[in-house]
Amino acid sequence: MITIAIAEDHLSVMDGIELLLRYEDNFEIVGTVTNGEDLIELVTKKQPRIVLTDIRMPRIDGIAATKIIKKRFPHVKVIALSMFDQENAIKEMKNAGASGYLIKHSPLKEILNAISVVLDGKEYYDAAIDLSILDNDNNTQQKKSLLTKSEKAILRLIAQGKTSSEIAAERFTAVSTVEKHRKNMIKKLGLEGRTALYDYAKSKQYNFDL
Amino acid sequence: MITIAIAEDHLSVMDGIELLLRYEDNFEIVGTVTNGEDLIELVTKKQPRIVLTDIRMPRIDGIAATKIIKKRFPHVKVIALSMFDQENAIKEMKNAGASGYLIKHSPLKEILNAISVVLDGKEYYDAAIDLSILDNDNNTQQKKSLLTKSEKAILRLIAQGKTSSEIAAERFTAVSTVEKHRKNMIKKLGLEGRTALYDYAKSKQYNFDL
DNA sequence: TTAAAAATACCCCCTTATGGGTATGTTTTA
DNA sequence: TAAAACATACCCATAAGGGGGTATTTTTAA
Repeated sequence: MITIAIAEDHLSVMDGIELLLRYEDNFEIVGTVTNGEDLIELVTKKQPRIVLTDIRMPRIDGIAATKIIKKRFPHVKVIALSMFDQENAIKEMKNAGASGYLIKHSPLKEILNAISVVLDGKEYYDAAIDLSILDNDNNTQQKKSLLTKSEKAILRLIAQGKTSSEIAAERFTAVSTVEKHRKNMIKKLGLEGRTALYDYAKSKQYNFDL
Repeated sequence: MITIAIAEDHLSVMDGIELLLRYEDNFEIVGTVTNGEDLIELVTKKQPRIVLTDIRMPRIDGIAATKIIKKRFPHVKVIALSMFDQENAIKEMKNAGASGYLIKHSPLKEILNAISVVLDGKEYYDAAIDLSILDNDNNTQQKKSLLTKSEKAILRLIAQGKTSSEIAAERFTAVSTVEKHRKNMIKKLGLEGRTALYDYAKSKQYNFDL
């Protein structure tokens, strides 16, 4: 029997997964939760073989929860579920110790494939995912994300619509420093256009590794 | 037999819905599509009693598709599905002729409730939705939107990240005119902050009455 | 313990956005 | 038809974003 814990705050997706697995007779869902905190508790209690977890969740997100779970229970295999195929999220999940990554745009049955592949000790990535980003990451696995700590912190504030002078005040640095970081990020990320950095910041706002 | 068409570009949600309905023996799914264009075609061919449609979809979004469907086939009941309980999206969907609104955070079984309520000629709104926003809209249904035609057109372009000079070029007007419209909109809408108008434009980008 | 990377801070210059004003036709609408 | 609303276009000014530098100090990693 393959025991599974599911963490997913979109109940419609959760229900779909449950319906799918209910008709597979070698699976047992040991519990379902809607946030990372509850997931950790559930895994601690039940120690399932597989954890399916969303990335965006209240309280503790899927990435942080995965790190904690893999640290305490390395034998538990974690498969990430996400609405998006965001590069950073995938890398972060891999670094957190996840064995697979599924995108919600994909058919539900992919989950069954993913589980069997992962139980086989291999990794499973959704077909939509550009694996090269992971290779790059493997080669330079120590290399953290493209952005530095300060840049990420500033990006977070940019996502909140703050101006450089507001950010500077908040960080006790010069406005010119914040502006410099903005320019560096734009260059690094290959962005252009007045709104591009703001858009990027918005799109990544749940995607920062804390 | 209750015939249903489903439009949803998140296949995992779609699959969940299909699994759910498959085990209800008075439902027949006449087709599933992942964009608004295909949905219109499907409804035209099969004329189902119920349409379940996502709001955000490629090509033609759920709101526009609903308008077209309700115009051509008023007897078809449309239920909206959304990731978000955004006020505007709900109003727009109601105005487009939808009979119900479901949020993906809710349990899948809600769909069954919604369908039966809607087939009964009533409206169904997810419990999470603040119904007062709909009342307000009904009371002041005649009140046209705050923005003028030109302003709305410009707002659409702003939502696409275009600068005033780009917009001016596209509209064959002076840059100063576009800037004037921006300022007027900011004043009218009571906005402030460098990103406020852009944010507003983005938030309304599915919300323009054509 | 050095070399590299990051964070800090400034320079120049230009475009863009916003806040305020005025003015002049054109459309709507009362 | 006359008043109100709209679209157009300019003036002034300031704040802000971004492209391109350089330089110093602090942190991190080989």
